[in-house]
Amino acid sequence: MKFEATTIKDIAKALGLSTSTISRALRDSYEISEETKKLVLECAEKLNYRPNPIALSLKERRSRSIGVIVCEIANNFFSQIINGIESVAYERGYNVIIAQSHESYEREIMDLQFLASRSVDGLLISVSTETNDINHLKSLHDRGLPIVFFDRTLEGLNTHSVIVDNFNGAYLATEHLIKNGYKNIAAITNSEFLSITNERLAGYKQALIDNNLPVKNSFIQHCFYGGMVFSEVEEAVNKLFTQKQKPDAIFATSDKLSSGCLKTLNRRGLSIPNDIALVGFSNTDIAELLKPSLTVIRQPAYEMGRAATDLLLQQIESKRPVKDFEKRVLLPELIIGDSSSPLKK
Amino acid sequence: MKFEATTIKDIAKALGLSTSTISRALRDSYEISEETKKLVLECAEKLNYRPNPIALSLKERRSRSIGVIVCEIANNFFSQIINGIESVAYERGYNVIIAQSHESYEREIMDLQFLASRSVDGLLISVSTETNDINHLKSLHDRGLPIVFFDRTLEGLNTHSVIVDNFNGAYLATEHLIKNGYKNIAAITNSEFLSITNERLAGYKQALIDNNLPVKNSFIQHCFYGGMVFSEVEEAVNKLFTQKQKPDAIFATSDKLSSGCLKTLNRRGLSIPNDIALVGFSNTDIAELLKPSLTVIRQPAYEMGRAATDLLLQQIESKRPVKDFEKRVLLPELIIGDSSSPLKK
DNA sequence: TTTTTTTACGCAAACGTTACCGATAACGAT
DNA sequence: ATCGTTATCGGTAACGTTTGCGTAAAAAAA
Repeated sequence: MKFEATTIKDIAKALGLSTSTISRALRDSYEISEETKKLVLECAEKLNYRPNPIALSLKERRSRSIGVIVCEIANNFFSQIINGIESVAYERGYNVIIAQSHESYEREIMDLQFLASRSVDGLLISVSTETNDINHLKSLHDRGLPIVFFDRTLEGLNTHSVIVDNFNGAYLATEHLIKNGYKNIAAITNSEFLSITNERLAGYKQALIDNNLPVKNSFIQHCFYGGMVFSEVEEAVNKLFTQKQKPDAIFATSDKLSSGCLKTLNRRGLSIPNDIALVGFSNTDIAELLKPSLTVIRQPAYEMGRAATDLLLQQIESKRPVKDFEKRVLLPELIIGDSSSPLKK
Repeated sequence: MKFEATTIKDIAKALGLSTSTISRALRDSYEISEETKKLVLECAEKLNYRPNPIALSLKERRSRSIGVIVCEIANNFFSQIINGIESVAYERGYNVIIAQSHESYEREIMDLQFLASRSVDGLLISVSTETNDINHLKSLHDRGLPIVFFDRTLEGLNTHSVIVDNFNGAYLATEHLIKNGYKNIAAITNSEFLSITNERLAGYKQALIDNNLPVKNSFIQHCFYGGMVFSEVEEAVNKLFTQKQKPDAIFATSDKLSSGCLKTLNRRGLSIPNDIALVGFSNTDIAELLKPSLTVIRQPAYEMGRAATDLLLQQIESKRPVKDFEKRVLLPELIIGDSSSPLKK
């Protein structure tokens, strides 16, 4: 089952020239006569010559491919990011090799080894929920592998990163609820390991404080796997409702958590927003079609993918070692639906 | 910005042996003494040796990577498929390189060239909506590149393919509507070029015929870009409602068309299913949270990705040319929601 | 002891490409 | 006629790895 491509040698043989001449002719070198060039070009065309990228990679010691590690491909937010990544990579002639961590630290390490062993020129990573150290990344990074974080970052590594203004997004969401009359706003959020969790919680808390509302820890529920297991969300909601003071609104800090909350609340027969309001981080394109239409904080996922890839390729192609690392912050957007309509007394 | 990995030469130099000895020792060859092997293994471990996959690829003339072409990554159905593809590829040590056609024939050709020039060992493809010939695939296929079609197939190429039973899915959907009392069932569907379109339409028509209902061409609306542009869907719905006999139900044959229809109907202020019922092909995981909860035909996308990859790798790794090609057909599932509740007189 | 076999390793070519270093010829200048 | 230029091309090493062939030394057989 092989697939014999024509090589530079075939052209050389066909024309009775040497391989070096062919190589130079194809690269339009000044030391090759115009006639020879034309001859070579024609022959290459005829034999349908395509340079072998693997041989080039071996020679140039670069693969022109970048690795991407995300927790899950089949997730609106991440697939939109990958779309952005692919678009930039395609424009610049790079491969995108994708691996999933499934929110597992162990799997993330294996992905990393796999991608490194495939000699990618650089890495884009949004760490798993279980990841709380940088040891696995550090060794590769120290040996010169360019790495760019997106969405979820880690401290301690000198790299570019692209995130959304999570603080601001959460602040917007919480403030919106407060302005609409809600006073007992609970938060259902991800693992406390994740950078995004703390940034979003900080925004949530600040909005409460700025509006003279108390921050209650019992109103903050963490879902370690971010709603990947539905029961997790169900439990979190249950815990909120078994308290003396029940919340009148929920702020869910991720896509899966938002839909999980909605499902749980629907199943409990609660009317949204009459019984309880809901605002969530979400990148689904059908938020407005939900029952009720969901107020969401939407992240510029596509742009995030583009920005991260741009930074990575910039670093890969830079002649001299990059010393100044950039933290690019994108702005999320509040899209108002019916799930957070003004509270009726 | 390079990244100096240790090679077999470094080990050879460190141990005062030849590269061939190292190579053989690492591959546990019988012609290397146990002591030397141990020495080499230890040294390799110490220097953190990893075989260079590019050099191997050049030697073995295989890249251990497969190409995937889909129209759009950021689409539930396709991202679930890619999830399946990645899972099998990862298990078997292959890279997955992804390219998007954005439903453009021209772009599909460029993707194809790109992937071929990156010397993938095989190709998984779901053709674009604009694609209605196999010329671009044929030359590669003839030169020995294994290709497996999934979801959307083309005639004329001797390959494996994995599809869902589109006829059956559409039949189920239509029959379900008929059983619930609907008699004027319209279909909003994709480009007539696509295999899935015709298969699904055939199922729709057969269900009508089997239940003694007329098949009306005016009730069949094609959306060339499958709902990628919203206005397309809006127009299609408009056309249905400007007819003398208006439909009492709509069958939408894709994910984007379903949500597009729902959006259009909502905007028109129509009540579903009272004014008009809706059933759609969709792989969203929040169909039950929609307003109203959507009756859908769900395709086993993850399994489709797995099956297609399995067939492809099987062919890639086969010693002798594969002659028997398989058409694997997976079964879709009808998930009943409120958007098609029994018609009240 | 001599011959044969076995063991254990090195040499060099090959995969496809590029780039350094020469080589050859034509040509004008000296 | 000799030399230096210039133009145009070839030889070969190198990227990292595997592998067929060769061979020295050691072991076994004669």
